[in-house]
Amino acid sequence: MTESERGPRERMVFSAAQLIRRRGVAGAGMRDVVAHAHAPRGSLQHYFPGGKEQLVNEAVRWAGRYAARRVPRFMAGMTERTPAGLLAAMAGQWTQEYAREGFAGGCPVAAATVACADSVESTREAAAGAFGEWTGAVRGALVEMGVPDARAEGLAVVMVSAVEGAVVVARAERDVRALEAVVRELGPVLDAAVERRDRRHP
Amino acid sequence: MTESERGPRERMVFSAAQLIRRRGVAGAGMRDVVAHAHAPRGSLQHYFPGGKEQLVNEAVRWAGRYAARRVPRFMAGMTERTPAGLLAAMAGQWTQEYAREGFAGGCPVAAATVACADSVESTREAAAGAFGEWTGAVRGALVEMGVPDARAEGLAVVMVSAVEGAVVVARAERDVRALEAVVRELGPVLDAAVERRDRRHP
DNA sequence: AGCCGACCATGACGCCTGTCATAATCACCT
DNA sequence: AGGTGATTATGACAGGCGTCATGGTCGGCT
Repeated sequence: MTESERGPRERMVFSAAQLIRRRGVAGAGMRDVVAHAHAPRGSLQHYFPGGKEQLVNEAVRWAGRYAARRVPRFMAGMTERTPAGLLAAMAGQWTQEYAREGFAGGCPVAAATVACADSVESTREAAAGAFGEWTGAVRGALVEMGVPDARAEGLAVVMVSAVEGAVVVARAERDVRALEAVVRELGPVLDAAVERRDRRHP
Repeated sequence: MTESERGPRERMVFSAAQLIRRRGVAGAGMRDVVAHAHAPRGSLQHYFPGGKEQLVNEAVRWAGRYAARRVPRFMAGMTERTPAGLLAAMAGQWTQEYAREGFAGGCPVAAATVACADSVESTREAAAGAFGEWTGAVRGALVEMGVPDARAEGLAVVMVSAVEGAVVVARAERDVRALEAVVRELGPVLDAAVERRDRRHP
């Protein structure tokens, strides 16, 4: 999260994602981004000749990659690998942030989608790619845990959708009960989808 | 949806909701709203002395009331009243709109939350109220169908969250598969939560 | 008739935004 | 040393935004 010493370009993309997820796309001005990234203002036109659209798209892609990369890390950190555990880890990431830093931020991909899906095609595509990458990672983890291929994709989409929606509700209510409810009610369904197979032989 | 002949004030609130759900809060200018509502521009300061903030808040509250009112209507329109059927109806509202009019719009409450939750307290409160009203209506319907009180609230929150998230994903992907997956995977869980009781006597 | 409040019309203001033009500075290579 | 391309700096610009001041129009009440 706080790998502060990258190039200015990468810092700006990161800062854009951070500001977008807090204030929305329109609320995150380019001047704010360079200030937040401690980057020179003149670098904007140099690194992002495509303007704000390009910067937003890269921030969205960055967020998608980040979410996807987190999935195997969650898997590695779980003592007992179950689909419900993965869902709990995904939601837990949010509940922990909200407990730590308050309900200031949401998902930048959702923010970009809500603001640009109907007006900026390239951003919509970037958001679709981000969701796809994220869902793909979750689906892979589910298959690895024994969920049959036929259902893994659908369940992964549901997990991502439910968490995404719960984040919005949680932010509005300033209460993580939506995230907790998703874990509580959806978890058992996921575990029930695991195909029985011999586990006695590791 | 198209009760066009209300007072100018109500039309402006309705138009604000429509524009917000398509372009986001920042993308929906006040000039656009009056144009969309075929309302006189001078009425803005008369009916909404609180400025854009007031207008947005009323649009959010209107959307919450609208969503809540739809629930009993869904119930009335179902031949066999089941929790899964209600979820299918809620999601179906979106899939039908997307099939009919394309993926232009999302949920105005989500749009307002994403853009204002951290900057405009009153809007955040309005969004929380809207989600609460909606969830309350769903919870009531679940109880009516035999879901025990203890689980009804949580399941209602999950239904709303999942649909809300699936709408975002669907809009990004220009594909209703997320909505369909939510119905397919979540529906059975809801029906399984219905307490067994004698139904032979209507 | 005369008034008065509700409602509408319009133009202007100040602010902030994204973008660009231009020039200065730096790093590095031959 | 000289030059060359990458990077940074800064100021200006046009456009859009929300808001407001001012004045016009209507309808109903006394």
